[in-house]
Amino acid sequence: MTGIKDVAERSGLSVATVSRALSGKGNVSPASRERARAAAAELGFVLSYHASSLASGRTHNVGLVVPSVHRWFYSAVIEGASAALLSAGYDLTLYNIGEDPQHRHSVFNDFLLRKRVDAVIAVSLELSEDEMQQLLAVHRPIVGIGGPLPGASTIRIDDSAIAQQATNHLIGLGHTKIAHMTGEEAYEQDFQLPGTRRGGFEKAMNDADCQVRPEWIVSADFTIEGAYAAARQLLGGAPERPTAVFAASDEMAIGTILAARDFGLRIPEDLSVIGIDGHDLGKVMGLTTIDQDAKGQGALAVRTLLGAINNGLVLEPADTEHPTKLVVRSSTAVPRNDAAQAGAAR
Amino acid sequence: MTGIKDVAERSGLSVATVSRALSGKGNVSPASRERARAAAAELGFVLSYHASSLASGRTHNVGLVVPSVHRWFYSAVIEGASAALLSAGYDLTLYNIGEDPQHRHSVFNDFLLRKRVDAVIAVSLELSEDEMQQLLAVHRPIVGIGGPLPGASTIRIDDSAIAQQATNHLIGLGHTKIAHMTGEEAYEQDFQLPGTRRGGFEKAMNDADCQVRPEWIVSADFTIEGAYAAARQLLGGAPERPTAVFAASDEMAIGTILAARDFGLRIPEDLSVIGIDGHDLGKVMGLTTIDQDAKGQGALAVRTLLGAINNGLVLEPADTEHPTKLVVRSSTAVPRNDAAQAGAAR
DNA sequence: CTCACAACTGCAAGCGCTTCCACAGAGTAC
DNA sequence: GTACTCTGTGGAAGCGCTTGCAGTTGTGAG
Repeated sequence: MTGIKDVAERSGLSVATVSRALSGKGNVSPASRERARAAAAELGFVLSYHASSLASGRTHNVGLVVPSVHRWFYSAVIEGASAALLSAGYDLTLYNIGEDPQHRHSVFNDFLLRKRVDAVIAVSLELSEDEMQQLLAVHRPIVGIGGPLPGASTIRIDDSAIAQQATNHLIGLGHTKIAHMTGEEAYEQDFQLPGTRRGGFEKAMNDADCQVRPEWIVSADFTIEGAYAAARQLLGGAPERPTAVFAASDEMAIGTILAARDFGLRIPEDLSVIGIDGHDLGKVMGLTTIDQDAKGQGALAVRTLLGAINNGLVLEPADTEHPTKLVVRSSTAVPRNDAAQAGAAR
Repeated sequence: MTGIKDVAERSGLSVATVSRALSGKGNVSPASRERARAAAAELGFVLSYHASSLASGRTHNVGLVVPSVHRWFYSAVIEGASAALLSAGYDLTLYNIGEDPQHRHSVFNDFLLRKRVDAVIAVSLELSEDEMQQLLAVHRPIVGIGGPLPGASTIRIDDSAIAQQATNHLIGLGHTKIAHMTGEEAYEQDFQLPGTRRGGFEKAMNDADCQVRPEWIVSADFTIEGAYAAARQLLGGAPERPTAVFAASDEMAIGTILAARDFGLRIPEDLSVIGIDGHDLGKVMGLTTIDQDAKGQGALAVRTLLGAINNGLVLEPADTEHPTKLVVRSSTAVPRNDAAQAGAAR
């Protein structure tokens, strides 16, 4: 294997100068810089990042901790972060916590402590006191995505506001009989997100003098499958059906649409559905949603961290609110007359 | 930061013995081993993997190269590999090639050469001569998933056979007017996969004396969205419609089902649809498919690599065929009478 | 012409581990 | 008794870089 020594020899420079030339730090004459570069290129030399890390303490590696990979939001964040890191020459180490509590434990108690990462991005993780301590003990910048991380910076959307916006979109169309699909209580891996969105829904409903019916608040696990099952319950048996559903995620909105179709309900004539996310499938399904640009959030997290690393600043715990956008498609419409009347007769 | 020296001091052993005790290599008396462990635990000591890697040449890190994260197959492989690596105490470095050719180039020409990984898993990547050279130059075990990688071991499914199996399932139900949705020519990131599956389809059709109609072979980009658009073309205008569609992936099968519904076609009464994959959504959609256990493939790749690493063997280039399973759900059925007759009247 | 100062450069001391080697002590076999 | 082998241990030499320090040059100012 060719090392920096070989490059030094070939270029007639010292190892120190070659190191400075290739890293761009310190003063090196343009001529030497060029000689070093040329020699490195000829030899096909690539820095050993281990040695470099050991000597400098900088790893050029960012850890990304996610609860799962296959759910849309996480995969989008991963893609956004990955692209940004790749461009910056950084590696991305993925820690997929998954369902296994053992995995979760070892990620926080071993993996992250191995001094392998320059920074950590934690996505939608409600961390225990202990876990947060472990994270902070690494003494690396941390950015959370998708919820508040006490003691760290976070990138998030205004869940309460967009929940109100989504609800108001339905109310604005004339709906009053609106159901809400929220996340399961147990699903508190995702911060208080379900609760916050539900709160926004209830506020909007109350503000508009619409009744919030407990039996029309159903919960699922944020997946299409789970929502499908829950929506069958909601739309199936009951004597009275809502005219619209606001789902706390696009995946759940899609599950709802699929279930509605099974009952022969037309979207949006018989049922309006709105979600939150900006899922790729939204276009195909004609889903009205609030796009939260998950990729952009991933990329922003990376920019924030790299900025902190490069400037050697400590990252002040601060919340950054990421913009969202209402995207109206064909899954929401004015309720049919009879339904609207039934609603008006409250 | 506490280092191995501190542990040595506290335990009254030498650094060398502590290192051996904690890594489990070399001869250490049970008593010393216990003393070292205890001291490490008390100090909350975690090995610096950089220093360890530099000294030993082993990184405890595996590189996973994927074309994208959000497509089902890749995210499933990632989850499978991630869980297996986590259990083994290995880090997973994710290289998401994405669309950007620049990224692809730097992954193969910089990132993988940094001597940071003990092994590489390449998923569904058709590598150029050059890229393969770069990969082999790393002198690490490599496993490919999803297609042949000249010079490396691969884990794959028998694409031709399962395509025939899927087609035969439809034929067995009485279908003769069968369309096939394949991958786009340009999509050769995925080995020759589309072509192979298409070959299997054609073979099965020919064997059963069913006519393969060129206009019923459509292609899409393996996504739900793309397939949806392609299926609208297929099912929309033409005077005669197929009674069944065999899609080369579940995502495309789902897109086809969504498009069919738009035209008021009932599944499976008016149209049978079968896919390949074992997508999570399959259950909700009632999709008949051939499950290829992508998670299992990811986990198997990891086991293969770790085996090679631990035994210090060079990994013989060998293909491992991963088993698949036909899962019959509600998206396929005997064609309706009129359709069957029309088919029989060929 | 001298001096201060900046721009370059090389030497060498690490970074925190692993592992080769040497050596002590305890068996085991003759 | 000698001559081994075998286990357990510590010393110390790196692994391949980065970077503080000091030395060498070149420059403009005094």
